[in-house]
Amino acid sequence: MNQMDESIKKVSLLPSSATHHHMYCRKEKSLGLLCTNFLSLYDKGDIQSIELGDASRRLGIVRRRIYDIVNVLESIGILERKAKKEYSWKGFDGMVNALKELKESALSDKNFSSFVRTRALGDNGDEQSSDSNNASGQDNSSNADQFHKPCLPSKEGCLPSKEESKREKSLVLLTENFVKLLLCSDNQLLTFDKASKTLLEDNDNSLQMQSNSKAKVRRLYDIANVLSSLNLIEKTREIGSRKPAFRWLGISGTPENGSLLLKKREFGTDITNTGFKRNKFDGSAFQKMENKDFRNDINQKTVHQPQQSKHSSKAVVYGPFPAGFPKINDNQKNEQILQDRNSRASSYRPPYYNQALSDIFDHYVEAWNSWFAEVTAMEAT
DNA sequence: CGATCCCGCCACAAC
DNA sequence: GTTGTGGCGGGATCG
Repeated sequence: MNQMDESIKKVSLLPSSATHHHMYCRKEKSLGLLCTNFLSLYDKGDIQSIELGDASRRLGIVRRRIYDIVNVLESIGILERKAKKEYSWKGFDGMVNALKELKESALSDKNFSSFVRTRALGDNGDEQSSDSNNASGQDNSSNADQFHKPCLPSKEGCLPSKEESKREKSLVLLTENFVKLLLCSDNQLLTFDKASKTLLEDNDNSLQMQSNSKAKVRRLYDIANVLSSLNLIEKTREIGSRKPAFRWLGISGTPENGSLLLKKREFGTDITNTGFKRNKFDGSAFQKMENKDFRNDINQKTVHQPQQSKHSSKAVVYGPFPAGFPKINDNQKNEQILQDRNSRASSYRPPYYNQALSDIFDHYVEAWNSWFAEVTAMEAT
């Protein structure tokens, strides 16, 4: 009965203007991209306070995503929660401080460091070819119970220290521990595998833990995306095994002037991220979007389009840039991190090279234009 | 097909 | 009740 309703409802959502064939690109909606946009919106120097509703509106994304971004940014010290729906911008300096504290905390926390040593950073890969079933259980002597860490000293003048326990729930804690891990494994590659094994205390595989960590792993992806949009880490692959891995870039991955975005937005584009839904493209996308304010917002801006990728000059390039397009000229900065990165030589080549996106982009703009026409027409009535 | 991870339901806390 | 937060995991995309 219910299922029936569901499917019917979905079908009926199909807009009359089903002109745009479905062309959903997940990358255009990635958390990392959203984070980049978020930063370019607020890393302007004179921003003191950030109101979440405002951010949501101006970025054209649902509130839920703002929480994701804000939570990890807070863990990194870039933001600080002031009150409901309100954060203050701490920016680069805040991040530097937070990272320093995280590192100190990690180093002094013997639980953490020993835990890391035994589980995560046992260098060379283990290759058990067959039967990996309930193999060695020899390690985990004392199941390393969470390294809790209220790294941020409760100097909060604003918040009652009462509910601080609740704060360290998950995304924030996970982020902090992830960063600590990265800080400890400095300049070494940290494989995704090791990271998740280490962070998601799944000593022993009970079905409970199994599914639990499976859920948590998704969060790890989220966090990694945000961190990489900050150029704090880079997604790579292990040289031999091609296993996904992270490399810590740290402060050196950011410009020296204290701004957070290595890669500024180029040709002045809008940074909203409204657009097509994942499954059924729907013209009702806009009706879903919060309110009408964001439409006004869009009005004042130009055609929105997928942003330039984070990931220093490698990886994907969005947009219809012809070959000779006046591309970024922050190559100097890229050089800077490249230098820094050479500590282990091992240059990494982007596993994928995006080109088809040019074409897609055209469709994207076209679709958006027609949609925009609809909206303006509606408003005119 | 496995890895990645966006989307949004919904629980629960805070008004 | 309404609103703000944010776990959580289904299932769409990517590689």
